[in-house]
Amino acid sequence: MVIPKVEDYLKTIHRLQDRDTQVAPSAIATAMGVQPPTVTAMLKRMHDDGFVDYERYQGARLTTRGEKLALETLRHHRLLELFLTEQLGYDWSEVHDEADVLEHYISEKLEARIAALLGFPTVDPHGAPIPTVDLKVRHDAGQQSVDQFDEGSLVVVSEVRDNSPDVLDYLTEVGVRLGALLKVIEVAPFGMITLKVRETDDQFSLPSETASSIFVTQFDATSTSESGQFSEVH
Amino acid sequence: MVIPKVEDYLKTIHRLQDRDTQVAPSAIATAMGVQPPTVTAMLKRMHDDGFVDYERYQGARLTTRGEKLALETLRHHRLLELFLTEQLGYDWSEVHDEADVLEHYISEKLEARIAALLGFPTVDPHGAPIPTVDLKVRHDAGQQSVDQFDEGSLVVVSEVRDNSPDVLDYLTEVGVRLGALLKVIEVAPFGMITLKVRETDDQFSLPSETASSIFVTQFDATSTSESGQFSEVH
DNA sequence: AGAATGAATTAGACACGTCTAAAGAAAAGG
DNA sequence: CCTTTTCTTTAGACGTGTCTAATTCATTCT
Repeated sequence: MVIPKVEDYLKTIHRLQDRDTQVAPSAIATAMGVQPPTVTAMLKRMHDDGFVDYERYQGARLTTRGEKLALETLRHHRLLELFLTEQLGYDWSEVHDEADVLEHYISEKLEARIAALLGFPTVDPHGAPIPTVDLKVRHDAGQQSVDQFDEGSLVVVSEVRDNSPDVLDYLTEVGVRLGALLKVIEVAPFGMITLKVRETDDQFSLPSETASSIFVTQFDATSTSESGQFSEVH
Repeated sequence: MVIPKVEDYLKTIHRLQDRDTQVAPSAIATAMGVQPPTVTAMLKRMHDDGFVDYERYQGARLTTRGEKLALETLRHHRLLELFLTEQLGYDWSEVHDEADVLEHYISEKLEARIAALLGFPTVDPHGAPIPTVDLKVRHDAGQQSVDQFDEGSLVVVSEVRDNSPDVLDYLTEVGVRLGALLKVIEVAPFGMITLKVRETDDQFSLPSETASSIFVTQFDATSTSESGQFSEVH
């Protein structure tokens, strides 16, 4: 009933709840930017409202109901991000904060209109899957973060899991966008990775922390890719 | 700092504050659907925050700061209404509630993008003026509510000040939309007015309460109207 | 196992926005 | 002008969401 705040907590728990582990209150507190007692209080109420399984000192886990609301919110978020880029001229670095607010306030009707206008899209501007209207999420099984590849690998950018405008602007500047073809030049042991963008021949380095948020698939010249201009391999 | 609720109160006070009269707390309470003590408490805080002039038992009046925020919110509201009709396929009867929520949450950047996409519009889907980016409101001096006209008058619909979806749907059904040409058939003394829509020849009656929310201008065949199909007078 | 450490919870507070019940001020009516 | 009515305010409460300080629980280390 408290919609916006509860949705934020549910989104956070959903994100932290990789597989069926219990999520620690401290992790939620850090992710939400609040103090631990605030989390305890919220978990109690969300448990009373049936959004999470929670017993003291046992951490929290989404119920079916909680997961449903988390995914509904995530669908709103990603549809809005795409809407802002496609229809309002936003850059992918600008959409997160705006969508993070609006996701709580658009009606189901508006959600449906936006989805229809965009042609029932499946991925947002960062390459993340948009939950379907019945809240299924299709994970891209083939992708891995770019730091998992060997030097010399040729890869295609499929998703960037970083909301920081600065990082996204930097990536845009060096030519890293969805569908871009990258070559892994060097993977240094001290946490630095050097990449080259095929299109521009720009070469640049990233801390592996950032590289781990760039997801790619092995380049396959025979695959049906829209990046036709990259099909001649270096 | 409390943005959404304060904006709602400021919008209400702005609407009630016809000319420079003090607005009575009871009027605000009725309009906002809350109890009088709630209004007293809010007025105190809004006064402390500089949004209204308020002293006990004296009613409230917007300060320059309060009016600015009210008009900013009104601009958001009307831009959103137009955006929803123009871009998302909403009907004029559907936009009010959605805009009433979203108006509090769109950023200045999004406001600007929407305004640009719509070509810097001056009126919303109900014909109400959209405050400009520097928050000036151009009132249509020529318009009057349709119940002010004599029988036989030929008028053009310029604004409908009613948010009820039922009323708006009914008006759509009988052909009353912005720019429609109406003839005043009968003004009954017991509060009923009968109109005929020029385009469809549909004739219908309205309680004068509803008629008083339909604003029109005297039809002038020489005026630069887009309703060219109505130029042959009955 | 007992002690130290760290995480989680309880206790108590506060601002917001709302309520009901009661008291006080202003306006209207005789 | 005094009384009655109506409007407004005060008093006290509650749920939400947050905090700090203190306590309790769980875990880890010697």
